[in-house]
Amino acid sequence: MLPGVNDVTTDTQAAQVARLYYVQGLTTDAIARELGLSRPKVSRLLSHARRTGLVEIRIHDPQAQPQSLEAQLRATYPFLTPHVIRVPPGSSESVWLERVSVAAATLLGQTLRAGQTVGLAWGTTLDAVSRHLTPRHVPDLEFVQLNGSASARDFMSGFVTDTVTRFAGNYGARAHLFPVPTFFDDPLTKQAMWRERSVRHVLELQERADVLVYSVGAADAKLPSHVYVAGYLDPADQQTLAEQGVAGDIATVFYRADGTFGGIPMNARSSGPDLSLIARASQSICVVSGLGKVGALRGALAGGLMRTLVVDEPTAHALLHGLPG
Amino acid sequence: MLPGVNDVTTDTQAAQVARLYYVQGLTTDAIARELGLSRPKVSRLLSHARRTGLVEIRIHDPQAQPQSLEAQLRATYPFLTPHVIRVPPGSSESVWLERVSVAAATLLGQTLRAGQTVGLAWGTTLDAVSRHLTPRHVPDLEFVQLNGSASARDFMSGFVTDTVTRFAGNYGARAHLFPVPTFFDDPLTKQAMWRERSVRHVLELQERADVLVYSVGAADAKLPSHVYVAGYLDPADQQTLAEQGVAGDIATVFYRADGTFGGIPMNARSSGPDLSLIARASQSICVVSGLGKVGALRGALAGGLMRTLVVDEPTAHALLHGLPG
DNA sequence: CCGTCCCTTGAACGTCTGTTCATAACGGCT
DNA sequence: AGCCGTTATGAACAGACGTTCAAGGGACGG
Repeated sequence: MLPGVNDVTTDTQAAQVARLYYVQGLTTDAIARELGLSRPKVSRLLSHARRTGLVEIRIHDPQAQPQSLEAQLRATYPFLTPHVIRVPPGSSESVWLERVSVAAATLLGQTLRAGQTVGLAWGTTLDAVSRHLTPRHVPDLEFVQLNGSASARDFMSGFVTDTVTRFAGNYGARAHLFPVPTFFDDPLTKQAMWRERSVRHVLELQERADVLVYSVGAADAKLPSHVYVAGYLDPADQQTLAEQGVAGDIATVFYRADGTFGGIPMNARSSGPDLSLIARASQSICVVSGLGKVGALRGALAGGLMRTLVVDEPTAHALLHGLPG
Repeated sequence: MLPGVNDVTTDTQAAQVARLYYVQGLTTDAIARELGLSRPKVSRLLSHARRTGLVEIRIHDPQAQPQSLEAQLRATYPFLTPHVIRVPPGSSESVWLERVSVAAATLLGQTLRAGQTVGLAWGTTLDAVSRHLTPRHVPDLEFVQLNGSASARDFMSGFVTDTVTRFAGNYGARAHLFPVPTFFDDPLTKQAMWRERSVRHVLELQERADVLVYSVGAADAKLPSHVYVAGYLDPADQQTLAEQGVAGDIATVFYRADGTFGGIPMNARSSGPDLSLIARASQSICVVSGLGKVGALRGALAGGLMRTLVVDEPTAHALLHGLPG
C-alpha cells in the first residue's frame, strides 16, 4: 500500500472496531476475540480510526459562566464568537500556540461543509494549525490562498506552499495557490498583475469564499510573525509602518489600532485582500496566540475584522484587562 | 444536589476536562496536575461528560463494501438506509437485541433535531432502545405515542409509560401519552373515542411527526413481541389473524406478507395509526432483532414501511438468504 | 451539641491500553 | 530462484485508566 492512499479494507475494519469500541463499549480484548484478531491489531486499528478522522469526537459546551472571559469578550464585541483556550499556568508561549492550534484545527473540522470555498492566509500560526488537522473528506471543498507567497527573498521555499497543501490534502480539497510576490516593489506592477487572468481567477475565488482563516500579525510578537522576520519588509518599510500607527496585519494587509485601514500606502503594494473582504465575510476564523499579538488583536477587533476568534487564555486576559505588571 | 438536576459547575468542569482529554490529547494525570484535581476526580468528570452526552462520538463509515449485507439490502429495497449490526458468532438473541438497541439509540441521538416531533411505538425492542439512549438536550422536541397502552388486561402497568417517558426525559422533551386501549373490543367505541378532542390532539401530533420509531411485531419471535404475550389478543383473535395471512404488525396495526394492510378487520379495532402514515413518513426508523421477526420484517419491507432499518446481522442474512438449515 | 446519614474525596488496586521489539511474511529486483 | 528492503504480526512490558474502599466533611434532625 502506498502511503497516503487509504486502504478501504483497513478503513472498513477500523470503522467496525471503532463502532464496537465507542458505540457498544467493548474492550479491545473482547473485540479481538470477536473478530479473530490480536489485541495489538485492534489497538492499532483504533488509532488508525482516530488519526484518520473516522472517529469524530465533539464536545458540547454548556453555556459559559457569565464571568468567563468568553462572556466578557462577547459583551465587548457583540459580533464575535470567542473560543478562549486554557493553558497550564506558567507555561511558555510555544505551549499556548500548540494548544490554540489544536483547538483551531478541531473547530475548523467541525465548521467546514461540502461545497465551500475557504480563504487561507499563511504564517507561523496557520502552519501550526495545519499540523493538527483531523483528516476528513469534505466533498467539493476548495482552498484559496489569500496573499502571495512567491517572494524574491523567500529563502524558506516551500513553507507557505506546504501549509496550504496540508490544509487541502487533509480535507481532500483542491488548493489554489497564489504565486505572486507577497509585497510588490512597485504598486503599478501589482495593478498590472491584477489584470492577469490567472490572478483574477484567484481573486474571484477569494471574493466568494465562505470561510476565511487567518491570524493577525504583529511586529513585536515573541514568536514573531513570519512576515516580519523573513525579510519581506526592509527597515525603511518597517519604520514607515510604525510612523503611520499600524497595529497589525491580516494576510499582510495592514490596519491601525482603531481597526481602520484606508490610506496606508504599503497596502497598495501588498498582495493580500482589501480588509473589507475580511470585514464582510460571514464566517471568518481568526487564530491568535501570544501576548505580543494583543495590540494587533485589539485593533482587528475594533475594526470588526473577524467573526470567530480562537485565542489562548492569557492573551485574551491581557486584551481585556491589560498586560500584567 | 438533587438527582436529575444537572449541576452547571460540574458540567463546566467536565467539559473543560473533556476538551483537554479529547481535543488536546492530555492524560488524566496531566489534566489533574493542570487543574489541581486528583486523578480519580478527573476520571469521574470524564465519565460524567460521556454519560451525560457532553461528549459526542460518531463514527463516519467509509462506503460499504459492495458484497456487504447493507449493500445488498440497499439494492433490494432502494428506498432503504440499512444499518446491519454485527454480533459475536454463536451469541444468543438477547445479545443481538442488546447490540441492536445500543446502535439504534446512538443513531437516534444523531438524527433528532430541534423542533421535531417523534412518533414512538412501544414494546420489548423499544424498551431495550430506551435503556441505551445518550442523554442530550434537544430544544422543542416532542414525543407522541403511536398506539394506545391503556388496556383492561394490562397487568404490566407502567411498562409502556416508562419507555415513552424515558425517551422524552433523555432529550428534555415533552411526552404525549396515548391513554386509550391498545385494542378496542368494539370498533364503534374506537370511532367514538377518535372524535374526542384529547384523542384528536394526539392523532394530529402523529400526523405531523417528523420521525417515527418502531419495531415490527411477529407472533413467532423467540423473544416474543410484548403484544402477543401480554394477553392483548385472545386465541380467537390470533387464529383470525393467521387465517388472513398476517405477517406482522407495526404499532399493533397488522399487515400481510406482501406489505398490504387493507381490509384486515382487526385493524379497525387497533389504536395504532393507519400504516399509510408509516409508509408516507419522510424519516422512519425501524429497529428489528431476532430471527423470529424475519417474516414480519420481509413483509414490512415489501410494503415500504420504513426508510431506515437497524437490524442485527444474522437476521439481515436470514432475510436475504433464508434461514439456515 | 451531638449523632446520623449521605455525599465527596483520594490512596491503592487490578485491569485495560498503547508501544516496543524480535520475528515472520511479503514483494520487488537482479 | 535467491537476495534484500519493507511491512505486518503478536508476545511482553510499562504506563494509563476506572473502580473500590476507607476516611473525611457537610447537612439535617433530634
